[in-house]
Amino acid sequence: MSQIKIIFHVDLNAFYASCAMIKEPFLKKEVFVVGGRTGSNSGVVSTASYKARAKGIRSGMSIVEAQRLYPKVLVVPTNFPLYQKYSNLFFNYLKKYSKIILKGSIDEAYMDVTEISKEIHPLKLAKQIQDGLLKEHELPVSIGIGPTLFLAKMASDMKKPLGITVLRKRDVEKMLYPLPIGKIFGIGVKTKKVLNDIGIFTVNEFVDPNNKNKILEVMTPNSYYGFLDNINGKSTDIVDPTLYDIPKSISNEETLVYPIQGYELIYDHLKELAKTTVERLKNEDLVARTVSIKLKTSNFQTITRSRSISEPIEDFDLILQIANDILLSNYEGEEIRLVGIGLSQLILKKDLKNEINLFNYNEFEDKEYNLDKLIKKINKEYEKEVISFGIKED
DNA sequence: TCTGGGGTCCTAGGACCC
DNA sequence: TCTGGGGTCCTAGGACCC
Repeated sequence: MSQIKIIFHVDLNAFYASCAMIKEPFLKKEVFVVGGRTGSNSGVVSTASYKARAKGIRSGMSIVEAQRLYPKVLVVPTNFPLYQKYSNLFFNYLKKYSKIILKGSIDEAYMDVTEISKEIHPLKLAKQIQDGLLKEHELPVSIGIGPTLFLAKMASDMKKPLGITVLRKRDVEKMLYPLPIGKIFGIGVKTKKVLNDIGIFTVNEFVDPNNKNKILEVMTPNSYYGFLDNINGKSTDIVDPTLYDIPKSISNEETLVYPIQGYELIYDHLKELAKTTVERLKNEDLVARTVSIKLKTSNFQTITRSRSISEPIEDFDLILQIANDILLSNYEGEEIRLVGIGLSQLILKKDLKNEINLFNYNEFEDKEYNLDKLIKKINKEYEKEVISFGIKED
């Protein structure tokens, strides 16, 4: 019988708004939201400050709607480098208590505190972490404590801001079952509607064995049994710190101030977006094997097209060329409101070195070899391939 | 209500190989 | 002429989350 784990889910409260107030303290007295779009009065609320929430403003809401609810609301533009900075401070702070940390997103962390809990009571530890983050970094957090990642996550959501909530297996019936089904992490608007349509409104109704067959008609068995296990504290996920070491994808997209039409205009935006995307790829010492482009038409139809190549690449010109190839063979003259580019199948450059080593170790006999040079060479070789491929294709 | 930008994961079909 | 089963990879789309 394995030991019961103690997992913390630490969630930064209204994170973007907290960062904005650290940078501009006058905002503490204001009703404000973070979000919107530069160059236009549109866009959506990314994060509503608590004062804005008191006026009924919520994230995801359009700016127009927020202004209707409270005309004097301030709209603060997003500042991702700032969030990244405080996110790093946050994760480094947590690492003082446990090295077993999983990044849930930029503003949430899972921690396995089973070991340290033998020395300090988990509630005391949670309070210490919460107080420390607030005093040292002005960052308010809510902490959920549970035996699994899922239950800890559900717990942290129950009291905000500055909550500490325990959700043990034996509390599930009392604390989770009465909730509306849409509160379950992983059940969004679509699934909620599908379930509501067959008469499932609460968690209690979802877990009722009498409803099993009904639910399996609208949900895959994988999903259904996965949710059941999660709800009942039977999920086996672990806090695996290596899981998010390497991102799965890097992308950049832009909703245009005015919709555009025509290949050349789209290409120009694609090129600009590719610059920052490739910059981030290089900053993280990664190479990519798949290039994707994304277009959204004026009537909100999203088109994604991708192409994978055999050798991972990082070269800007080459990535842009592939993106352009994809654009040329897929764009049919629609009016476009969003252009995006993405890189995936990412590999750390140093792992790539090992991979090549297996096959081309002669290249590395000279200890002075230069990886950048080698990758340039591979890119060059691929370039030839693209050209011949292009001719073959049409 | 007129709908951002960054991600992750899942599904499903088809190609291809053994 | 009819045609298995398993596995992996690629592609497209969609749901979801913050």
